[in-house]
Amino acid sequence: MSKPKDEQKIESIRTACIRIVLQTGFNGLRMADVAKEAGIATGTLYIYYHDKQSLVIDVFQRTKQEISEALFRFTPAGNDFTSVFRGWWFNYFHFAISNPEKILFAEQFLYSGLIPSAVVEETDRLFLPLDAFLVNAREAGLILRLDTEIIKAQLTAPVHTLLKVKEKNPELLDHQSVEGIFQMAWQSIQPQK
Amino acid sequence: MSKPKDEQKIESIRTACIRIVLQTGFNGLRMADVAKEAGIATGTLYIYYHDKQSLVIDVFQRTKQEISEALFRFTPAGNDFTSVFRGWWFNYFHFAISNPEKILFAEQFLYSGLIPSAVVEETDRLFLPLDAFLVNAREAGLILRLDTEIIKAQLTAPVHTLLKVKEKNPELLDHQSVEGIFQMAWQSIQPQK
Amino acid sequence: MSKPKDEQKIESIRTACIRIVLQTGFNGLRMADVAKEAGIATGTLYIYYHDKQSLVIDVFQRTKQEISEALFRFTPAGNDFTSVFRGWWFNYFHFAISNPEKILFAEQFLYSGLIPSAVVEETDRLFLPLDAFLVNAREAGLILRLDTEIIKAQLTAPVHTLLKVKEKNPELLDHQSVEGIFQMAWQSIQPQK
Amino acid sequence: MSKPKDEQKIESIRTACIRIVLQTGFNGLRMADVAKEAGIATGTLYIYYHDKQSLVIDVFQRTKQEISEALFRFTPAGNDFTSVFRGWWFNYFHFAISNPEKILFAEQFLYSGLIPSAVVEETDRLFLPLDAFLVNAREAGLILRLDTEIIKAQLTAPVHTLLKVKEKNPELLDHQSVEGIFQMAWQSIQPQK
DNA sequence: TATGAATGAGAATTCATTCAT
DNA sequence: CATGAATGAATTCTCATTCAT
Repeated sequence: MSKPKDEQKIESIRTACIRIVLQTGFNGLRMADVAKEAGIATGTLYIYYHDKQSLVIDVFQRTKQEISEALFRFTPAGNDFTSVFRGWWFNYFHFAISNPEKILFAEQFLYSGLIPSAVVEETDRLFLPLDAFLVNAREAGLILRLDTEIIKAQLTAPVHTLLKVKEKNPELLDHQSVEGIFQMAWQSIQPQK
Repeated sequence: MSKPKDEQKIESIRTACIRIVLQTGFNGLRMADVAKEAGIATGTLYIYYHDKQSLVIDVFQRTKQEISEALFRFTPAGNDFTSVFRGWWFNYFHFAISNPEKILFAEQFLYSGLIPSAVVEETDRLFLPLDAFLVNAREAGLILRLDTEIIKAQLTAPVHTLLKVKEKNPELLDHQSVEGIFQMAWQSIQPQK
Repeated sequence: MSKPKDEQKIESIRTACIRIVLQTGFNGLRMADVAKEAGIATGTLYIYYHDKQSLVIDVFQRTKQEISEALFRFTPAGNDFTSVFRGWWFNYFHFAISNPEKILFAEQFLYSGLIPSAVVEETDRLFLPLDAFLVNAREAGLILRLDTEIIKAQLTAPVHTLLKVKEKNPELLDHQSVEGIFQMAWQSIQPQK
Repeated sequence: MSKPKDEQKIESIRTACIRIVLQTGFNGLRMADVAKEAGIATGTLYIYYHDKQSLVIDVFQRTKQEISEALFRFTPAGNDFTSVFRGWWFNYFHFAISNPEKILFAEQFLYSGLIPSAVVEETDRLFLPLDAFLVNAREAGLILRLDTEIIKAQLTAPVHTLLKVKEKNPELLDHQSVEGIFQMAWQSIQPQK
């Protein structure tokens, strides 16, 4: 009886991959470095992933999965729009602040040329509950009458950009600022009276 | 008044560089391909750029320059906040829609590991008039009391993301939607009563 | 009287080795594949063979042994040259047709760089009875006065080549053809009147 | 104006490839060694050949081409079967003796798994004149009534095998022996009276 | 013995950069 | 200046062999 393929090892590979991209930029992602960072031999990497692209795709998918789970993890008891919106927004924001490397990894590799569009479409489906939520709100006249994609862009993009800004200026996001950022998200989609 | 021959050639190199990144992702940016796309020999590229990084940095800087020029190009006659805000926002939006590849190039290569932070800081200075404008508005109580970086992120990020969305769904941004997107930007930064 | 367990396992390794070479060419002979085809683990292979070369050499020797045994297995009662020649030729031919992979394996790996010449010389000795037989016939004026090696090449080479041809055109070797092929072998070595 | 891709360089690559296979067996064919032997850098090899397989295929095809040209190069004046047969056979034999590495390369790589069967079929067509020649002779009752493939195997295979034998025993093929070998080829295909 | 995941030396391939023309 | 073939260091990937279980 021999050692089984190790899920924990895969996880350390994923972590190593993300960490290296964060440190060196996507241009610096070398299989040998990933292996070293994960504490395994180069060849071992190829037991778990057929090639570099498979690795990147898997990390991309997993990360999207995590993001989506984080977004929906906690839904407030009251099912009114305001509560759920606030709950989900903070879910997302806190995940982003706590795991900036994951958010940035997913954003960056979207345009690496390594992620086939089929994979992108597949991972997009993870966020369908959010689409449904926004469509309902729109029909109910609770938010502006705009395409869901536009609304989603409006709500998520500033968060991603702030992660980048935060690197330069880490004290930027104090408690008061975060409330302000939420306030902007909330105000932005209000319907006109 | 036409550009000198060399400047034309450099321009075609820049264009080729951007086009290739747009088509193949940053992973597919090969010096040989840039040369071919620009209609010159590989060696010729090295007459104009010392190495790959110089090329990318130059294109990055130039692009940022263009974006900044576009943003400030047209300033409405009336100097009131609302008019200028609206004017600049549409300047920016129209440039982005007309030159998505430039916006995306600048965004993506920010994290390539090829752009030194000194260069990033330098190009950021191109947008100082915007910072001043926002600081003034904030002091005058016209917008939310938040750090300028946060406000800028709020205003620009959704536009960038919409460019990506537009690739998949080109009809998305009709006239009415654009007004809606502006509306969101405007609403988002309003101070609380 | 069945083989001991280990010998059975070794035999399945040999078979696997030959089968893989036949299917994928010598370029495709991987230790891991041999193990899988033999139904054992990669590591187990190394209990029976010290390294890849040992395996190939063993299979080579065994195969040569089998070929030689097949050649001499049945010797006609009458000891006249014609009968023995015919008998041995058909022994050889039938073995070749029934076990093309073994003949081809032995031929191909002769030039792999994996079989030391000492091994080749050793296996050549398995065919000494044939040499003696041909020398006798030559001295008796029953066949052409040529070096034994030349005669052997003349007699065996066409058979090997026909195995390759047969792959493309399996119906080629009907009963009548086989008689014709024997006829050619026989005619070719007749002394001149 | 720059250096043009060099046909002479390609030829030196082909020669290097064949020489290395002859010296080290097909198992020892390394791209780096081919480059070194050809007097160029490894990368240069990839300007001329996309990958290792392309190289092997090209050398295979070229070699088959050469063999076929050698076979038909000199056709005796008298068009009678005997003269042409003798002429072509010696054409072939002399080429084989002078270029054993080419004959052996072509034979060995046939079963490397690197030559697609389409390529094999294509190169086989180079020998169609020989097929036609043999079919004519057969219809005219000049040779045994056997499939052309069988006759060709009978005629060529012993020559190939003798090349291998000659390596061990270089003096084997003196003038008299060669006449004897031809004699065997000739006798072998004679029709029965 | 048996297992098959792990290893890492080594082979194939890429591509930024150079240089002879 | 312009060319594009040539270079070779750097990188990806393979696979014979080892070893912990």
